[in-house]
Amino acid sequence: MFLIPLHHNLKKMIDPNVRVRFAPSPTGPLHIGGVRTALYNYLFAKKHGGKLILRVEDTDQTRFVPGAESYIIESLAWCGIEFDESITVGGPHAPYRQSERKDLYQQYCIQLIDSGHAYYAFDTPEELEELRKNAEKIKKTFTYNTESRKNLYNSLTLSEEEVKRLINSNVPYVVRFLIPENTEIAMDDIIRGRVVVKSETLDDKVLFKSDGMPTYHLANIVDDHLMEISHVIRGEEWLPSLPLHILLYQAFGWNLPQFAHLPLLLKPDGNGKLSKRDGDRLGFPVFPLQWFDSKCGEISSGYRESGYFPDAFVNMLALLGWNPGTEQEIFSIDELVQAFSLERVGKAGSKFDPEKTKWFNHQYLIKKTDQELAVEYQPFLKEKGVEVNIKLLKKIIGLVKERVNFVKELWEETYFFFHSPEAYDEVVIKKRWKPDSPEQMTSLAEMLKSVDDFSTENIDVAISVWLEKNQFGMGAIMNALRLLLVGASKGPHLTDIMAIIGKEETLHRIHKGVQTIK
RNA sequence: GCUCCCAUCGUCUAGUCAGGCCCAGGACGCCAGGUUUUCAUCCUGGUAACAGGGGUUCGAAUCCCCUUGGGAGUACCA
Repeated sequence: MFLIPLHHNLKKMIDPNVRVRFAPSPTGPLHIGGVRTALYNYLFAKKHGGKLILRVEDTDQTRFVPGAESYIIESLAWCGIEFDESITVGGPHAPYRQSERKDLYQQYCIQLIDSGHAYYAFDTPEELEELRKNAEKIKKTFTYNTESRKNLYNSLTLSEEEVKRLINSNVPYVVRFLIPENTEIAMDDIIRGRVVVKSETLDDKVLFKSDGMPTYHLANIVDDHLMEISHVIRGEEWLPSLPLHILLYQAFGWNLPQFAHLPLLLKPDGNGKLSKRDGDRLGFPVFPLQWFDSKCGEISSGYRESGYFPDAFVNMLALLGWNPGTEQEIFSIDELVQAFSLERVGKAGSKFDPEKTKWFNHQYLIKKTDQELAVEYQPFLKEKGVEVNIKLLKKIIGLVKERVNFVKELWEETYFFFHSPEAYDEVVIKKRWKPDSPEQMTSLAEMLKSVDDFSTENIDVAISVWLEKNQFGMGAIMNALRLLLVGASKGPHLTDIMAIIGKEETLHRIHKGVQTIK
């Protein structure tokens, strides 16, 4: 019996110890790059039967934006990304908001000071700013590092008594990490392989701010450890701080999680990271949901409001930086879960392509049933003051859905089913409306009157008999007739339209058109 | 400037780890033809890339080095 391989594979894939987190900062709306990071975390967790945690990193009180937190949750929910542990559903490691875990970080900070891995620094922001400016003047960058810390105002240079005195007299201070001298830090990244840096190139980052809050670096490591995070999957912008993070884990004596730094999403034209501006400039949404900035009153468009289907949006995002290695492009979220692996995430940044995003939406739209589309289309029709029964609407949609990318575009392809043309396209008149057209059309109307069962098939037969009898060309007649019925040179099969709008309306449109077009 | 990361069609990418099956495959876009009473869909075809230079090798898109280009980071932001 050869049962072992299958069983073995299954066992290897399913790992309940997999715990990943998405850790946004509530400083504004989440842009599609952030959504993709969340998505990859989700896919990875699901694939391995592990857990996905949402942790809000709100340690910078000055940048807090009201509504950002709920925006993030709503956006991801729209994408179908659900969390096993979060600020809303709770979990064994609650609270999941760092501002609510404030007291926790202090003890870890003290632990680092006591073990000699961190120190107090009393330099004011103004003093440091001054040093940076001076360094800039001679084309250098000031860094608080192994060299400069020897000449600055900190517990390394000050006497123990002086440090105590300063702290007791409430002089503001920060805690900085003491970067070790002359060591190399080796980092293993699932996507990038091994990266080695020298400790001299690092600076003594602030771990604890003078306002009593930890910085990202401290809070992040402490929480990832406490929350038993197994894999840290985040954007490439964090790669430069990875050595610091590794050093932090080592200073605490904790086991390292595995790291995977995702490539960035780049703007469609030119170079650089995708930003809100690009969306405004090139006319595509950068955010999953519409966002209203109460500060400046600006509205940024969202994929949801623009008419994208969440599954199409997710599908597009998944393929931006990851690929399955096969030629399959259309994936349901469950298929993505099955196919996903961090090993197949590329290293280079991806330029975002708004055109292909539309194509994805089109693929999902044509896959939907007429029933589903009819339900989604109804609100648009209501807005136009059109009432139509669902059975007929399904039929109409079936005729035109291949032509559109979005539900909202259905109107341009279907309005003529609901009312007679308000105008006739001048270009088409010039091309299709001949001197004998009025007479021909009137004669055609007369003939159509006698078609009792006004079905597509019957009309087709009646017209071809009539054309034969009068020796009229199919092209000339049908194009002129389309002009009268639709008002333009577009739309599905003409007799399908006629059957749907009915005999009376067809005759009405012919007579009205003949009178209107001169 | 410094540190780190990256480099295949215009774009997303396969192929790179285990060099020959690749004068490089797919998709989006674009162009042309076909189907069609219109427009669109659809079908067929086409367009178009291994950044450059050195090595290593019988053989390199694939390995190594350099150059160039791009990106990120360089805050008491995350």
